[in-house]
Amino acid sequence: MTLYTEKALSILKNSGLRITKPRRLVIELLAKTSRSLSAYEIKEALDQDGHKVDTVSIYRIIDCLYENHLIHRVLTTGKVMKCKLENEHECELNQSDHCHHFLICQQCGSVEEVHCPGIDSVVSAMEEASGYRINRHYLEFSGICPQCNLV
Amino acid sequence: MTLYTEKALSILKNSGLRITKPRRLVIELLAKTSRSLSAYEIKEALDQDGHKVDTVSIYRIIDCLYENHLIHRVLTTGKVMKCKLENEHECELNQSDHCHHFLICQQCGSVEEVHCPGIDSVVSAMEEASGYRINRHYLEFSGICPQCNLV
DNA sequence: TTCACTGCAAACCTTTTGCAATTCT
DNA sequence: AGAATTGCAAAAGGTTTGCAGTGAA
Repeated sequence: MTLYTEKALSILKNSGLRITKPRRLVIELLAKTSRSLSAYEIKEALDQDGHKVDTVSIYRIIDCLYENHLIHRVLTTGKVMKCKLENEHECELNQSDHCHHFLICQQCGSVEEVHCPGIDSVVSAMEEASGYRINRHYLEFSGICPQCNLV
Repeated sequence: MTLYTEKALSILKNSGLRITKPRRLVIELLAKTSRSLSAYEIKEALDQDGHKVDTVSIYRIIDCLYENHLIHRVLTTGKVMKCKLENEHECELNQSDHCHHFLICQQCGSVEEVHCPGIDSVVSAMEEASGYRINRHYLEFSGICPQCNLV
């Protein structure tokens, strides 16, 4: 069982939510997938493993995971992605206002969640210059990942 | 006729496209709207002005305007927004790989297209650190605009 | 006049809702 | 046992396609 699976299940349990078979299946799929997935892609992947889960349930499970900060919604792709787990620190999964940035490979579709050095001061400067009270920002990079660059 | 309308129409014409009534109506609506709009919102707004334009046509017009770099797609809202026109410079509308950043007010929904100082070096640093060849980035800020802050 | 563009009908895909049946705890 | 969750059916949205008719150049 991966760290993600383990953590995710325990967070659900601690929130008084049930560990059902469909939920576990979706979590395990997310755990082993380094791309973002749509509801339908999740359904297809589970089907191919011989697990029939209704599309409606997928949507509800996605909502549940999102509310519990176990997945991100990637704007560029319109799909969802597991939250990154730091081995060292106590997991930041359950924090809401932490900011998340993504590197998305246009070729293989892999998504990497990254910390982006320097972005905070850019946001502050923008806040200052614009007069907006900025409470959230979305930053996503599209390109070609190192692996695909080799080919 | 606003600068946006004028420029947009001339760009269409120069591309060999026709200036039809529905296209002009959509362009004029975008010109006077400082929010992002969905296809359905565009249809509703036109209807209320007494102009019946089919939803299908709205979609096709949106595609056309997007291909000609006359509108942006705002990821946070999932809607479209007119491209900003600089009075001073020769218009940058028709450039494709120019990067665009948005300030979105969570209260009134207004969207402002901004240049973001400092972001280029952040992108370069990320490119360096990650090994990705980054060719595009998306940066959107959510918050409360100066006007809404006063209330 | 001609061809691009629109409108209409219908299909398609995605997401949501209500309710009865299931299954975790 | 009891309550949360799932599956099913159906509806509600959003978007696309094909084709005949319209209208801009």
